[in-house]
Amino acid sequence: MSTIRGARERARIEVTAAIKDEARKQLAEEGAPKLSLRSVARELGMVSSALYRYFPSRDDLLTALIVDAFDAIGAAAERAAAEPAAGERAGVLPPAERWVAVSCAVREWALAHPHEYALVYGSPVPGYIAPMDTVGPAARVGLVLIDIVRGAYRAGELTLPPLADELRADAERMAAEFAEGVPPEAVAALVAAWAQLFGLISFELFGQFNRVVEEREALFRQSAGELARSVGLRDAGTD
Amino acid sequence: MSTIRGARERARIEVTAAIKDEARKQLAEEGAPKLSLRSVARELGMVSSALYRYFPSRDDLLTALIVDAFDAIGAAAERAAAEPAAGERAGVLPPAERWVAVSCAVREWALAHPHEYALVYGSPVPGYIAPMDTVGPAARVGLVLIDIVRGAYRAGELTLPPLADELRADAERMAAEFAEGVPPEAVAALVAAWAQLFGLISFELFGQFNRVVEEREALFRQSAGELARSVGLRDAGTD
DNA sequence: CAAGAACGAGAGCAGTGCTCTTGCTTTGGG
DNA sequence: CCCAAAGCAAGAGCACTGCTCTCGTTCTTG
Repeated sequence: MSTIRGARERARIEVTAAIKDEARKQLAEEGAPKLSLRSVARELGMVSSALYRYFPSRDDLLTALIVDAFDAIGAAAERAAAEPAAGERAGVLPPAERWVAVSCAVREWALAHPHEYALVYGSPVPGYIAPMDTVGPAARVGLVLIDIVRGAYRAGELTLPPLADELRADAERMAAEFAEGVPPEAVAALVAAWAQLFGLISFELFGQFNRVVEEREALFRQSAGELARSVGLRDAGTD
Repeated sequence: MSTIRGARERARIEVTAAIKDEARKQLAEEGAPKLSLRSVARELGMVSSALYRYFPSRDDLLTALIVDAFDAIGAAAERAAAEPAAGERAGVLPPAERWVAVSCAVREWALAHPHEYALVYGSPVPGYIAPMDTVGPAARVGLVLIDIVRGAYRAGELTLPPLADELRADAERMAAEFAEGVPPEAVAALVAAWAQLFGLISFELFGQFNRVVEEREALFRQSAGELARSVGLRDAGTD
């Protein structure tokens, strides 16, 4: 289905990509609120109304950028999960260290792309309802973390954290829905750790740590390690 | 210095308050991006240019709302910290439970005022530099948490968490600057827990938990308790 | 080859933040 | 008491935004 029928179709996907690229450029430079359809069109040498042939509204353009941003973050996380640390044998990195590596990869992507991060993990646009095609890409980081925990569980290296009774049913549902093979205790701790991870990144990126924390990377590393422990991954060096 | 000189001065503070009230109303209803000076002026029966006598720009109006929102969150946290739980004697609430109570108070305020929460803890306005008069109100929740930990430490009820070496110096600086009387180990864990707390709230509020977590209050309670433990507050029931 | 769909350009609408000028009212010093 | 100075509301206007509609042109396809 990826066969290109004619010149027109080819031009369409090219122009669509050019629009997204220019939009992403402006997003990275000035942030989402200052991204304007007209200036994108201007930069591309076309008139603003022509742009509506490719994106029915500004929100749809932003949605495309949101999907791309989620995909980029997810890809960064997956890369960090797959890549063995320098000088280590592939795949034998202890789960807790993999968890920290993934966390750091996400943080570094966020620091490198602050406006795109803010677009996906900052305040949502008030009237905006996330379309279905964002939920897949949005889940990728979470799935990477789930994979790490599942691997540790299968290897018998997971210490189950405690689980409040009111949470058990919900945790079992989550495990069945998107974290098969992970015990409910770990799933509940996992989603909490997932949110807390992004809390650390958001606070740093959104300026809440200004005049407060200086050694942000060290604090993040330590906290990410602590979060790994909280889901049951044993510290490196613990047999 | 709160003496009102004349009718003009009195009118000024009244109009200023009316503008802020109307702005807050629109903020609560439609969110920050849709808050327009013109519509505020319209609703107040004045012309838009007249509004500039009271707020030099839209950003300044938003800043005023930001300060108010920080103050409201801080006040909610302080109230929760002071109030003894129902049926308990004042002041004898264990620190870990006070921590959770404050956390829940912040979360409840956020759920009740999502747009105002997003304004202060969501994506910052790209060009925006937080004026000095926001840092005081912004610190209030943090100070409440610090107070709880300090109280526990003074009562000998604090189990010091581990502290990475690279963080020690920064933690000692922070302790000296705004957390006097709290050991550096706890300060480092505290700022991390502080960020993670808002990470949980933001994920819930900004829709990241949609289709993922259902029992959000239970998950939050459990996580807040876990965070209390992470800064060294002992679980209730532990002697 | 001709009907029809896709497309780019332009004008136009309603809305925005913000500035400037024009008069009116309140204030405070001589 | 009176009048200049300062504070204020109103209106017009500028440059910008997202978005719609129309009008020729170009490409695709039956």
